[in-house]
Amino acid sequence: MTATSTPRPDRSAAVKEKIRGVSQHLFARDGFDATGIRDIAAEAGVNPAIIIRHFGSKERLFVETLDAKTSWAHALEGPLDDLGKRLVRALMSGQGALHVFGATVRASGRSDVRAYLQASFAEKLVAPLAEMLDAPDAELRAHLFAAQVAGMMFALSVYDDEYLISAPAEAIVELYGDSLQRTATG
Amino acid sequence: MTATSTPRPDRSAAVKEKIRGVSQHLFARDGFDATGIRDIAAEAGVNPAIIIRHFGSKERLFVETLDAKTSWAHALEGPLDDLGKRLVRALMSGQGALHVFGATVRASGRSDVRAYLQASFAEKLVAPLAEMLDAPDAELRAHLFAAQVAGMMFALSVYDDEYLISAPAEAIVELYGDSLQRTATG
DNA sequence: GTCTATAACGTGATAGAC
DNA sequence: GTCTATCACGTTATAGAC
Repeated sequence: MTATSTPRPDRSAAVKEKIRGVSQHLFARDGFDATGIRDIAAEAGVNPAIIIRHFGSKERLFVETLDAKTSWAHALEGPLDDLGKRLVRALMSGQGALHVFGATVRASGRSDVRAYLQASFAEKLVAPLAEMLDAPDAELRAHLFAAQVAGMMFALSVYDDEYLISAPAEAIVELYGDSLQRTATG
Repeated sequence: MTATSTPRPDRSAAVKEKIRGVSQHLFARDGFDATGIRDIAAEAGVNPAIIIRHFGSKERLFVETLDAKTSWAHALEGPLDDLGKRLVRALMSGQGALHVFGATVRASGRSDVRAYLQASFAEKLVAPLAEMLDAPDAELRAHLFAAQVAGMMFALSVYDDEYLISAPAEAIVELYGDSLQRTATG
């Protein structure tokens, strides 16, 4: 053990960060399948093998990279009787989150990705939702609410419903938000 | 032009049918990614190459195989004011369709599969729905309705919401069906 | 001439040697 | 950390069987 060792500068940290950045860009732009380990490596200026070494697998890199982008926290806080429309509005405005969701779903054939999707919904949406509702069937309503939210995201970013994508956002907020509200509170 | 030509009996029809049957089974059971062309070929007792020759690609085989399983026709017909609950009920009872939907979504990284998903929703669900609603915003409501239906399917078969899967179906029909109804008819 | 089988090609992720 | 090997995949090229 060298007493004069540097204070652990973690010289691989910079490389990992670089890889993360490139992955985030490429995965979001081209999706999981179309983005190869070699593409990421080339763009980051590193060897393909070290990506696996650092992150374990392409799957885990994908999950780690795209996580922590979607936060419902902001949309959830506010008056309960406006929850439905507020959430739809947040959903329609934040394109970034939608894009990430789409990429994740399209990669959901991989088990790790699907597991992440599951955990993400449960922890980030259903759990806080169940907490803020106080009806006896709060838990059930929270799950149904999440499903309904997922439906809109699915339409917009997975099967790409052109009609909804180009429809006036306010009309969607009005109708879907209203229906969503009914799911949350009788 | 030979007047006595046979009506193209397609000598390989039996083989194609065999491949279709095996594919249907394996794709539904193990999903798109985990099912290899070689697996299908082995199970069907044919050569891997002829699968590609007959169906063009694994993707097209997948789509052709799993199509025509989901038909909303039966659930759609009936009184309009009961549409929501009727559809949820149909959805919860027919496990087959859900399974197929899940497999399709998990393969939606492939462009052909995603295109099929898009067309499938548009033609089989949205279009007939828009026809039977007669409000001025019927078109919009039909699209929102489809999105909401997709959400429930997504929860049950893609991110596998255990709570919803094991919840009493009647409770779900009641709440989600009610909300769905509101989406369809003010 | 149409259908089928053999063998290869290109590319993907990943594991192991240096 | 880097390079190279390996293995599985979908797909194609080629040639044989009916």
